[in-house]
Amino acid sequence: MASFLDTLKKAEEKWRKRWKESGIFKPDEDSEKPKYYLLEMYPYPSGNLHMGHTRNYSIGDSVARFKRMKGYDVLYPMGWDSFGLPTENAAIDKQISPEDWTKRCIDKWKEQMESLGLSYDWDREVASHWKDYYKWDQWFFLKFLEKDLAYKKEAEVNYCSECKTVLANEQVEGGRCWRCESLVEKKDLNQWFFKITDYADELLEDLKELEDWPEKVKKMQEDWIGRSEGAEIIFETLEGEEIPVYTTRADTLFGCTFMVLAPEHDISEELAKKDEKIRDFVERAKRLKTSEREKKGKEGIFTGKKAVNPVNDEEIPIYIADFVLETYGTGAIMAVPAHDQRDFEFAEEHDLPIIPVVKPEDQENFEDLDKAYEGEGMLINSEDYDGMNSQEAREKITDDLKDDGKATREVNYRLRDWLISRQRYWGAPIPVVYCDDCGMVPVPEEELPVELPTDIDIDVAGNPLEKEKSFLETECPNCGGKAERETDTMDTFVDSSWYYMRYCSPDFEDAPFNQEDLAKWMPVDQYIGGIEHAILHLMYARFFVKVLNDMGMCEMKEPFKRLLTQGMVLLDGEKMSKSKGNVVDPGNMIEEYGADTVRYFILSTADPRRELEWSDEGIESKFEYLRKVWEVIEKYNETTTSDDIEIENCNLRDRYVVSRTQRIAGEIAVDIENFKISDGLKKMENYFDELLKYKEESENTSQKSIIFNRGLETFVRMLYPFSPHVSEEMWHELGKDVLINEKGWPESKISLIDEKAERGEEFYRNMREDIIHIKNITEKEPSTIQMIVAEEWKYEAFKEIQDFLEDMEKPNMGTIMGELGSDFPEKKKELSEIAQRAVRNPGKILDRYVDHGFEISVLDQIKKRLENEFEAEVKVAKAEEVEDKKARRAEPGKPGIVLT
RNA sequence: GCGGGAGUAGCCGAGCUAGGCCAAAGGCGCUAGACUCAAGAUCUAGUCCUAUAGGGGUCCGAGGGUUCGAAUCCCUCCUCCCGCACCA
Repeated sequence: MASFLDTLKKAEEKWRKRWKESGIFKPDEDSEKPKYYLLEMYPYPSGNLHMGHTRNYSIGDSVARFKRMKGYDVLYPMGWDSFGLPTENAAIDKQISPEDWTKRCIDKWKEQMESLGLSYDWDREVASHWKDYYKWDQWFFLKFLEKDLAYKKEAEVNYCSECKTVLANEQVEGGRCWRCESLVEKKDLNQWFFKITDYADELLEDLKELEDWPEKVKKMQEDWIGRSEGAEIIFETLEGEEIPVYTTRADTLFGCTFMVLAPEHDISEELAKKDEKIRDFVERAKRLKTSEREKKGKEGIFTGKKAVNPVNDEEIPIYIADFVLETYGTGAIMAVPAHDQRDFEFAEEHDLPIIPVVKPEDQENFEDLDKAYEGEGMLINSEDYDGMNSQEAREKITDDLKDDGKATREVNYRLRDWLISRQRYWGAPIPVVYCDDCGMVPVPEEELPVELPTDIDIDVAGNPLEKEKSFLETECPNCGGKAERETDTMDTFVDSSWYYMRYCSPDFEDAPFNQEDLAKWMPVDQYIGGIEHAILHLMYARFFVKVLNDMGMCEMKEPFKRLLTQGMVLLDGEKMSKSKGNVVDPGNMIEEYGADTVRYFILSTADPRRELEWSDEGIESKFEYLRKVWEVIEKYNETTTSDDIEIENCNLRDRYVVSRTQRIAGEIAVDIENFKISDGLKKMENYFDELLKYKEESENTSQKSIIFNRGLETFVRMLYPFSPHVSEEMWHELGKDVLINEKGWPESKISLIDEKAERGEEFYRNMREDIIHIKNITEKEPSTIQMIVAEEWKYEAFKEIQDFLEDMEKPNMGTIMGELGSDFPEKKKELSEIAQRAVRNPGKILDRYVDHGFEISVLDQIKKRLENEFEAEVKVAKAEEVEDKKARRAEPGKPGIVLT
């Protein structure tokens, strides 16, 4: 007998082939369907896929398939972020060329993606390292150069000696390299930058437009851009030099008792030339790695110079200290020890005066600080400004200085320009040459790409390109003389800044993309990727789009409309990674349980946004679950007519199942849209169980098998996005000869939704639960169950109470009783009990469905069901006809129950 | 330090943007029963306290408040996680 695993395996092979033949994964470009661009961050292909990828792609693929079923023209491509350092290292390690290694990895990845049944349109595949691709990296570079958005400058940069290359600020995490985690050093190097700071404001402003991005990511970008408003104030030294400083706290200017320069500041450098002590200090500070610089105390050295505080003409000493950053503001600060903790510490260490000038509003004694007061307040010791509040003073002081030409309002950013040079081989060469006569000359567009030589020895110290004559030596495009190529390659984040646009027209030869195609597909409707790119990739990509927009190359201002940052898959609380050796290989699981099970399992196990602690406990039961579904379909499948369900021939339960079937698809659709996939799957399981119970337990009616089959069909179609192969096989088993994709997502017929039937089912469940409850308390096995419908007058009374409750702002006992008492003069005592409860907890009464006739008919219909379930005789009676205290207690929606 | 998120029954985890059938879905674990020679799987019921009639009590990090009514709204505090961090 064929095992279910065989069924799964065969289905995988069979349907993958059919899908491919049918071309359903390709966008239907000429159709009128609305477009939907779904994208997962293209991966760096190395080693094997791990659970994190499996999860990511299972989510994406489900949405892609779902959207196709919903009638969208879906673009769902995949490609490779294939340039980069690890490849270079792996290639050296394995004695193979990076190109071959990359190819090998990609092939393997593709194979694994195939084995999961992912529905990518492979015709649109792109890879960073392909010539046809990086040609456009270079092309963009030239455009940026033209627009002055690319420039080369000598700067202090982050250098990772482990990776032997410089890093962008964004790639330094807590003073360590984002890739290898080794400490980053500071180095002065001549490097290429992209002027992302020109777009700081736009990047910040437009975050507001990104409504469907996680708040967290937006916040992170906001912080990273770090806009602050303040003033630049010019201090003059006694010698007449002007030193501008940046401050956000002009209100504390009277408390400024000294100035501090960064060690890299021009004046510091100048002084270092003349003074040995200063030279020592500056040199030492610059050598220190960032993180170490932060840890030690506030060291500094007096320059011998003094400056004049522009507000009060006080002479203040100028220091050099390494807690001041060259790269922020002007590289110099006005130090206000009373109101800045760093300045405070420095002042204490160097015995400098501390003058409080801002007093917290609610504090009387405000002298003798033991730490800086960094809040706002009322000004003191500030001459004419005394008594103003901080904000007022800030404006006024700045304005007054402005009038004297000693201050300007300034906006500052934390964001720095994007350092894109890498001293590595495996990347896109930066397309410029250096000519002895002409200097730096860009490579003309028509000569692109500047090809990366592939058959060279890369196992050398430093950048192999520097040693490769065939690459290095070239002609100057300008004068034709001898010239040398730039040997730096581009940061791989340049590649990933625009790949999503290349997918729109991957073979386009005249430009990075065809603008028409771009207009059709962009922006990406749903982007899925890891939170680790919250700043890096997502900021760079946004920057690119803004530049392209300014260049008139695209209409959009933002590339990604909606963003899902999926949680990481952890093992024992740690991120899975090769270096930690804790990677779970999905390949084995696919082997053992089939791709559909693995997909189903990983989706059912947690919300995609959450981290997921990996455990394969439970995969077995998902396998069994799919098997159950399969077996049910095999067992009960029978050909039914395609006629519509004859509702008039349905009993209550039939109608309930019909109604439920109509609703479920809509509910699941909403869950998928909101990425509440695990919730959706749970609901589906529930639905299936109900359906099966209906089939096996309910009494036969003429419509039953049609209803059941419709239910199965609905279920199978809903299962398809998650476990596509087996669903397709089930669908086939149900006698269908079109693909599920063609059939589409089940539509809900509103006319078949039957609230009364749903009420009836609910009623049954309540009755059933109550009976069980009573059974449990009494520990009785009843032979008779009597259900007593409440007296008819109570229904009227309840309705009235409901009306009262709805109309009244505050439920009021008196009013209710007043009105009701006269309507039912005989029943005052009972009424007051009911009314009391109504007032105490209106919710319980308000939601009651009150209908005497309906209740009786429902009870008649569910009688049989209860009899079967409890193996007891069930009697239905009206309270008016029964002598039992239960009869009097019975309420609308809550019949009395007597077990005997 | 700044910012963000979260604290729900033995555990995991919904609900908390629209307060009311919420003692609080679902799963796991555990208990009992059915099935079985038996185990597993499966099915049924139970799993805060209490109660031989569907009830009552206490409860959703802690403490206040708003409300007829709060897991859900407001305030204060505590704890945990994440991001940024000598940015003037």
